[in-house]
Amino acid sequence: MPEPSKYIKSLIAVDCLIFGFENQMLKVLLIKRKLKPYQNEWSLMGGFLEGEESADESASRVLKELTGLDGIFMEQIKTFSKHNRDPTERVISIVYSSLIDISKFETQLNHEYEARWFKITEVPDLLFDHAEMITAGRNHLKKKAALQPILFELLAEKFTLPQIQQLYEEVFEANFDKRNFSRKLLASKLLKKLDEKDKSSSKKGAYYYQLDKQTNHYNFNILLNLAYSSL
Amino acid sequence: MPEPSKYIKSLIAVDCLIFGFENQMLKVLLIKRKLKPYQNEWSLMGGFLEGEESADESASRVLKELTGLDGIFMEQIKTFSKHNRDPTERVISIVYSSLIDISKFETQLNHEYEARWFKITEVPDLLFDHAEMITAGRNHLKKKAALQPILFELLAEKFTLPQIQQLYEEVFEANFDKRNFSRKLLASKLLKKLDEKDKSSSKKGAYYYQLDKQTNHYNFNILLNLAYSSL
DNA sequence: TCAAAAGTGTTCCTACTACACCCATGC
DNA sequence: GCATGGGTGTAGTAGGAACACTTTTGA
Repeated sequence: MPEPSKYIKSLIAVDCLIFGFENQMLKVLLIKRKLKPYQNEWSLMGGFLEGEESADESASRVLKELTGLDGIFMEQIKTFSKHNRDPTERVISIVYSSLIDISKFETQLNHEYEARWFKITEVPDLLFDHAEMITAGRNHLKKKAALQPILFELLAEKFTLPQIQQLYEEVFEANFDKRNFSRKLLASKLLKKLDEKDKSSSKKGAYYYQLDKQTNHYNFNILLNLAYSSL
Repeated sequence: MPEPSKYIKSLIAVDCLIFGFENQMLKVLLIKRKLKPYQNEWSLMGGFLEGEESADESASRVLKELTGLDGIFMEQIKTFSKHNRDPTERVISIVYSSLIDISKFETQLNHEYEARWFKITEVPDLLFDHAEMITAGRNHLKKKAALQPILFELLAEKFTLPQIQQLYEEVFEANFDKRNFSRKLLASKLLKKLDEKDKSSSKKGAYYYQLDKQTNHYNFNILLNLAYSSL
């Protein structure tokens, strides 16, 4: 097709916002950019669309390249398109958000990349508009998590009630009463109590729970009101 | 910059999903495509990014071109990127959703385009992946409308309670009890009752209301539970 | 025995649900 | 005077919010 066109053609990037939860803190995974210019600036893990890839496919590839992980919960968040967002060349970036269980990740990390987890509250200055991307992803996560039980993606298979509560408190930037929280969560019928206890964070130990795969008609509006005020 | 690159460059389209509400029905505005091939297929109103436009700017321009309207509520919904979504050329499309007051629109319509409102339930076969775009936009609208009072964008400045209720019922595909509905809505402190009545749809007439601009701390969770079951 | 975190129950009150009748008007 | 759609009130109940003490155990 001839191109006497006023329409622009642009590189298409995907940037992956990768959330994790560790030591009671919500974290994001950042890498140090290898390309010049802007070498060594912290940024989201990203890449460009290749060949016949869709953005979804591209994002999965990029995520796998860094973390070695497949089949991760991933969702398109927003597309960034200011003409000079990347000063070197026009690039449109489609941002994805994924939630990973940090413990799975550690073992498979690709060490070609200098990757580091940052507390969400202590993110350094970032490349281009990546800070804005994190803000967008975080807001998205709040809304999503208020409606659906996705935060479990951030936890290991077994987890304790205090852990989940910490996670919700981090995500919603709020504090919940533990009696009300556990009552509501258990009322959702999503969890199965195990016999085992986690003694790593207290002497008494906290019971492990896991997602009950049987449950198909859970009551999740249960967490909605809880979270509503921070949306 | 030299391009021995495996990375693709692509045209960037914006497609505008335009919602309206008329005769108690939720509608979308579609146009007949003028370009060949696929001439005369129904599609969303769209365009390509030009020059230094961001996608937001481009979408506003496209919307204005068709409807003549400025300053309309518009929001980015999702980006579509399958490599063959447009069989003629690789095009990434960023979809926007906007809510317009049909009555304002009618007077300003650009008649270069063959545009028509379709009931949301009676959308014809559409170009490319535009049907999927409508689905995505509609789901987005539900979620958004459950959390924020945006549906008023679809109504004229003055509207009646029965009208709003119809609108909510259309959007959420649910029926609400009118006593409960009006109680909740009025409790939100969003509305100001006018002295005037709309007699167009009943003999008794229904009072007009309008948004009360004074209200800055409204209670909108009020509509959340109402809508929750259909999210 | 003490410190630290886990676990649990009750009361109050708000707010949701369900439901039915009267009102105003044009014809 | 009747048909049509608009407007309103109540009783029962479920569930949210606020609140404090006991339990377990390792050091």
